[in-house]
Amino acid sequence: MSNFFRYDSRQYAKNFNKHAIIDLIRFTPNGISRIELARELGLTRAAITATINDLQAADLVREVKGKHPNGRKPIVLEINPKHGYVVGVDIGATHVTTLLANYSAQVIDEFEKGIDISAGPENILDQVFEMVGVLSARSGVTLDKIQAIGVGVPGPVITGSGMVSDPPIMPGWSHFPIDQYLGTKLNKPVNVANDAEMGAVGEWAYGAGRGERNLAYIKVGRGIGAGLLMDGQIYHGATGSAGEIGHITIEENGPMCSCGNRGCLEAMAGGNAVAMNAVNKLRQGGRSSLSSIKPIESITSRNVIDEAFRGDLLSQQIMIEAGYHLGTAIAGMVNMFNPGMVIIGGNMARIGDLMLEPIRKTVQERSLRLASSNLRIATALLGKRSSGMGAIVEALNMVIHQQINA
Amino acid sequence: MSNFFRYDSRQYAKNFNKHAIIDLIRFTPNGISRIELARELGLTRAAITATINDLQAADLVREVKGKHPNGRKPIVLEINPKHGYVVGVDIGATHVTTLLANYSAQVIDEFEKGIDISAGPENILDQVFEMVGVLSARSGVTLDKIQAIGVGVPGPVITGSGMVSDPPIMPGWSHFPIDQYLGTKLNKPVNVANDAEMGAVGEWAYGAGRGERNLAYIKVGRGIGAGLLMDGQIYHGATGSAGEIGHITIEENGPMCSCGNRGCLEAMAGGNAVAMNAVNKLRQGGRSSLSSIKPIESITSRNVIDEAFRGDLLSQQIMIEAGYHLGTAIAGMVNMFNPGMVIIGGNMARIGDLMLEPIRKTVQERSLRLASSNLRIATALLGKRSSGMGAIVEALNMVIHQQINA
DNA sequence: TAAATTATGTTAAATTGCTTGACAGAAGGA
DNA sequence: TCCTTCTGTCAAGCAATTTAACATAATTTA
Repeated sequence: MSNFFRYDSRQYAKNFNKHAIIDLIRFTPNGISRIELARELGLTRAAITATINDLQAADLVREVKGKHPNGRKPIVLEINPKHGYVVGVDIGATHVTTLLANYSAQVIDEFEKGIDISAGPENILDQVFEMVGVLSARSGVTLDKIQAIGVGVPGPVITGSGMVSDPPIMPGWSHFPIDQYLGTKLNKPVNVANDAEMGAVGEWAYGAGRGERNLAYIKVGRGIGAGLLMDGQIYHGATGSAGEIGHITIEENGPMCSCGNRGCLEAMAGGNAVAMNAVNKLRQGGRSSLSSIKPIESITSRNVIDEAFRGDLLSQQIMIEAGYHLGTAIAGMVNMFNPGMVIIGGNMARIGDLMLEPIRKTVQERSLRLASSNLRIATALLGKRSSGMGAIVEALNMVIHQQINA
Repeated sequence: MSNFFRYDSRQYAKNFNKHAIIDLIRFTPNGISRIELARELGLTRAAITATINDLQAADLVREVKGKHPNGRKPIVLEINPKHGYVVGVDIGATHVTTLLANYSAQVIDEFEKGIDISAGPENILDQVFEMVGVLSARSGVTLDKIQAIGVGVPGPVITGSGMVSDPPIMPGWSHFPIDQYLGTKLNKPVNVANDAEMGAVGEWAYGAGRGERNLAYIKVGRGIGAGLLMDGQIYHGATGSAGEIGHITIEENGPMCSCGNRGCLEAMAGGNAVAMNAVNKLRQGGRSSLSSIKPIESITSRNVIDEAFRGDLLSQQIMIEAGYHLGTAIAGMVNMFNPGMVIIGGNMARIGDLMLEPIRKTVQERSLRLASSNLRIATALLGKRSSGMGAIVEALNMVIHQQINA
């Protein structure tokens, strides 16, 4: 009985069931038969047959073999992967990842490149444009077969605008029309969303959060942000800044944060905080394999994560402390949102259980039983691809639903 | 183009537009004409005419006079208030309020009674049953004309169950089937929801939050809870405990809370915290009109609020401090939720601007600009009736939409 | 091996909700 | 008074669904 999307009733009122049917096909692992579609959506088999005929005529859906006990075997339907291609882009502070995928969201090719996001939107987006060209050339998928682009960016996206507003780690990008600039260059529709939101979508569609209608994806890196999926839909908030968990106050009189306040989560558990913590602990005479790095001011969070991996106790201690602070913020989020699942992603999630354990412990302690007892906390299944996969899903959403309304 | 509800596509897929039409009629102040309905919903005038004919045949809608410049005057439609009646119940820790309303949600009669919620569900619900009888007798609205009951309770309601789970201030109520017990006694459908959620609905429908698709209603009393309206719908969360803002950590090593943790919002700004604060300040030699109360341990938050109203500086100072702590929690909520409006309700909101100012200031300081710059913060327009009105709205939702699907 | 059983998928007629396009009704202004 | 402007209604047609009968494909049983 569950629905995948709760459509905006204005946008999708037209062929409501057709949209619901194609999404159920898209997001059911291993496909779905006509009769299951009928059951899930409360429609008759006849209605499904008619709709599927349309979708097959449009070449969007194809039949594959299926199995069943007793009686006639159902014909399993799936998206026709050869219908076309999309690109998912994940823009981070230091890297851009572009993924080329077919209509089944299967990744055909991947291309990652180091950047400095402060080079500004034109510079970075021109590079993205070139990367799409490289993907096309390498894979033999000509540009005209690529139908849409999804882009995740590390800042708050103003709802429906394709622009970010005052992003702390994207200097020079505020109010730049990302979707228009890239869309004009590529002559394709572009969907821009926050990277944590994209991560939530990716993990929901093909990762750890499959089937979960209420989930939060926490991206822990230099910045800390959350993408919220509520009742099966991304929740953007009134202006588009929902999920900005990085600047929640953990300690009213805690350390200064780059945003000007004190005791923000990011100032206590973000990448810079982790690095500074390491420097401070070494200065106080702490023993660690990190001390081989000179000067110690150049230590980054990446170093700490790597050394924690290799068993360095001081580095592990730092990550555990960060985990506790994260846990406090997540506990607050769990009390407010009551998600069914929390997925930890981003760079610092590489460390896995070392950080997950203090998070779980703190959340268990600091949040309501009704909320915490049915809560799953896990690391991202798609790893560093979460946001890129979400961008693919959003790109496919655009082109597939637009074809149905045509 | 705005929609009032984003219906659960399963529940309301049947007569989608009919449901949307009646809600637009219900929640548009002073009614709405056919052509406006057509414009708002993207339908033709002819389609609206047909649907309204059905609704008039069912006696749900009636025509009233309207005005317009140039051309034919539109016929304004409104809910037929005489179609029937519902009761809204607001159960608090120390009081129960029952409201009798017609189909237009106009309150016909009101009955408030002091209770002790720890007397347990049978005792309290039996009293509610009697109160409904009194309302019926006093107003002359016979019980058979009362079609449904909405109930707000001060604890987390398990989604779709009509039961609360481990409510801190409702001892003995956990997992008691409130809807069944009351529904059987009254032989009417009963809708149970959290009181803050009901407050959000009430303020959205007929209070300070009209037309706002994303709002948070904060109920500040002995406990502190929030009701969240997101994209025009109540958000319950995975298990029903969304909005439980009272036990969010404000200060990792703050004072003990009744929940066993330290530094919870409720332990720093709730009713008991305000009272304890007053006692402590008096013991330390503070001057205040509160010192006339003997013994000073018997001072309640109500006393502090009353004295703050009368101009007592120490009491005002305590309320202002509580406002700052509340502001910290609300700032975190604003960062996560990004609502368009925050409405402060509950007992402690009586004090108005005295508390609103520190809240506004803290939220402005501690939340993201994109979120805070478009945010309105106000006190509840319906006062202590917010939750009761929400219960009326929910009761009407049940009976009206059930008639449309029939 | 054939017949019975069970389940999925298809078809045609009827129904429903909506659009199209023409028209009727009700107000104000030239 | 007629014209203009706007709201509301009507009838025909269309598209999405349901109903109910039937066709098809597999397994189980006789």
